[in-house]
Amino acid sequence: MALTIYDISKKAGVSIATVSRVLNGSDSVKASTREKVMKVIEKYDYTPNAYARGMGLHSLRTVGILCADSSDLYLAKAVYYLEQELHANGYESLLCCTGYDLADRQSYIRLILSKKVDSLILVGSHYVSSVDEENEIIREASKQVPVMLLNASYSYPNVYCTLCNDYASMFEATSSLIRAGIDDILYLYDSNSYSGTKKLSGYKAAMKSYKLADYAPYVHYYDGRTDQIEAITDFIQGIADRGTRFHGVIASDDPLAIGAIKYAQQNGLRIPEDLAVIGYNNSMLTACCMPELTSVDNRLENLTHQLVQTLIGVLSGQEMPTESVFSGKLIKRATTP
Amino acid sequence: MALTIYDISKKAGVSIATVSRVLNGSDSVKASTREKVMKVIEKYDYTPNAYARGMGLHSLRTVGILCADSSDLYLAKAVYYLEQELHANGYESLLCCTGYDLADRQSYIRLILSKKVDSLILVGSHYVSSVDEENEIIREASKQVPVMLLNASYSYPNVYCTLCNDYASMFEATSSLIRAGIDDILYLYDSNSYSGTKKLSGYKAAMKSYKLADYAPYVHYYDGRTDQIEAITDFIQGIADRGTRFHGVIASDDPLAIGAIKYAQQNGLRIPEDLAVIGYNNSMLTACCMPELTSVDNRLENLTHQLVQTLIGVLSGQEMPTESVFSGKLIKRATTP
DNA sequence: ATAATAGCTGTAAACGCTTACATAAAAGAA
DNA sequence: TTCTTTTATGTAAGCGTTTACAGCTATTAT
Repeated sequence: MALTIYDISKKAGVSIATVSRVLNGSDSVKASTREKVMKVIEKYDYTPNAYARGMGLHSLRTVGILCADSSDLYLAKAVYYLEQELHANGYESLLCCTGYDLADRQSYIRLILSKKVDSLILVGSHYVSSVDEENEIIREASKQVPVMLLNASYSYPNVYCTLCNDYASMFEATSSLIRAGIDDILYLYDSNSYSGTKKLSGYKAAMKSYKLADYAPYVHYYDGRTDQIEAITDFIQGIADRGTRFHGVIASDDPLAIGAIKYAQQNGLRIPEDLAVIGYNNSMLTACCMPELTSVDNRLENLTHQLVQTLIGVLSGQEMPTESVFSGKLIKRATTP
Repeated sequence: MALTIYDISKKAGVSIATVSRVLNGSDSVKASTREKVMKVIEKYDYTPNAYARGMGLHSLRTVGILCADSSDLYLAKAVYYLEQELHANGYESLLCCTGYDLADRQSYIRLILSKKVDSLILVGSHYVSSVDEENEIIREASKQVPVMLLNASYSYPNVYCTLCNDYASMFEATSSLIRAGIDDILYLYDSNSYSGTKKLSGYKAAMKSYKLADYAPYVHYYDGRTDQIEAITDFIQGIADRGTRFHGVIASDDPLAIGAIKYAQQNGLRIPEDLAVIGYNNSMLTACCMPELTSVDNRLENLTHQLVQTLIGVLSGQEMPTESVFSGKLIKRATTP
């Protein structure tokens, strides 16, 4: 059995209150007493029981991070940045990977709320549904702690959003291809999440603004896992085989774009002359393929930094902006003319 | 303030013990009572405080997962599989990303032990040092809970290891290149961890066994982040520029191999004719590059499955093997002859 | 020398739950 | 009917901390 504060107090010849004070850095402990206690603590390598602290303490300086899939390149990076930022600000984080299923996500939110976290960070827009009934869990959570959304927007008390203007980014990406003379642009997406919807709207709006309103045959939803490039390539090959002609591809995530590059190579198409490709998220994959992939950088590092700053502000009682929006940037590489 | 079990008991007209019994699925509650209580619980959306439960309960069916960097493709996937497996077995997981620094890793281990986890899973061999003093933290942890190592081996009571035979895999990978007539093989690695050391030994042994004992100039350590392909390419270019000639590259991780492919393309080298490349981990990157990357699959899914099975066994008091070793497999693709 | 004050330390209640034990109610046996 | 057993529920102690409050000592002021 692990040592308790009683054991330490006995060995140090002081009361448990004094030990607790030493542990919590109270300044009303005599230096010599503090030293004496510290020595015992170190000697026996005592660690206070976090659950007991959780009972006594008001805040454990812990925030819950939920993300659907930690093996997704983009989400993983987001989580990584968040943890770094939080740690740097003296907060611990509890990470749960919920999967994409709605019910699972909800039960995980309950689970992590029960751990007395000071806040909840929902990473990725999968957590905000376009069906508002499904957002009940967010509203509920926001009654207990501030809820931070990364890459999604939801207007509700005690919910703070940090996101990139995906609509504008996708509008710009699409426009850039059209201006380069390409008007048959395949749009590939893999999610109907908040940002997924925004991106699609951006594409549609750009097409319309150039009088290319007949984009319906170009829009395709891929519902497999995005870590299987081959399946994505097959998916695109299928679209081509069914007769759709296209000279540009815009994808809502880099892996889909990589699939397009593979498709081009399989079919002897030159990039970007015969097929221009634009990805999204500017992940490390952009540097793995050949030619290197043009992609939209959506400022993940800025986003996570801002999110944590907002969180710290909220937790310390300051009035903070409920929505912080950044602008993405199209990083041109070799897959576009 | 969140509701407590007292609030619920009052509203349901029963004692807190009954509410607790309902919550914990005890079978000594009358069906009608159970229903009455459940209704109140659902109506008010009550969630028991995890810290209070942690005090009363013996086990929270929670295991701590530590990994150095959740944004590393391989580690992220490992974590993902582990969480799935654990969840499927009725266990929750707490994930902490510790970074690669020794002191940080140790403080995180202490942190997560204080959360009363039933076990500790250390993902990746970074946690086992070749300097045994640095492993004190593992020995210490193993006194409190079973410690599970993924991809590392450490012989100590209450420590269970699940790993791949990286030595043999690397021996085989290296041999396959030598048999194909390539004897100037660059070896790139990015870690001196347990498995990093094993891999390197495998390479060296293979070279020696073919009388190529003068491998020293070929062995290079890269100490940057592996998500920056360009830096890796520069690194390899630097090696070439300093006069080392090579017709093969074997890397301890796929990103390093991708860097080699990039290097070849920059220099107009044909793959695999002028340069053969083998990666490690068989990640999604193998499908992103062109030509597609030959890589060693180290059976991550099998490993994680076995690890969790062993863990479940240990926690239920069974006698389990302290070391489970799998064999990796060289997946031949287009970067090798 | 005595009173007032400041600086430390200890005592005990509270946190929200689980569970051993006690007890009441219901059912079965005589 | 009465006694015994079973079933369902309640009571209260305990889990390991934090912290308000009380109390003791050593100063300082008078």
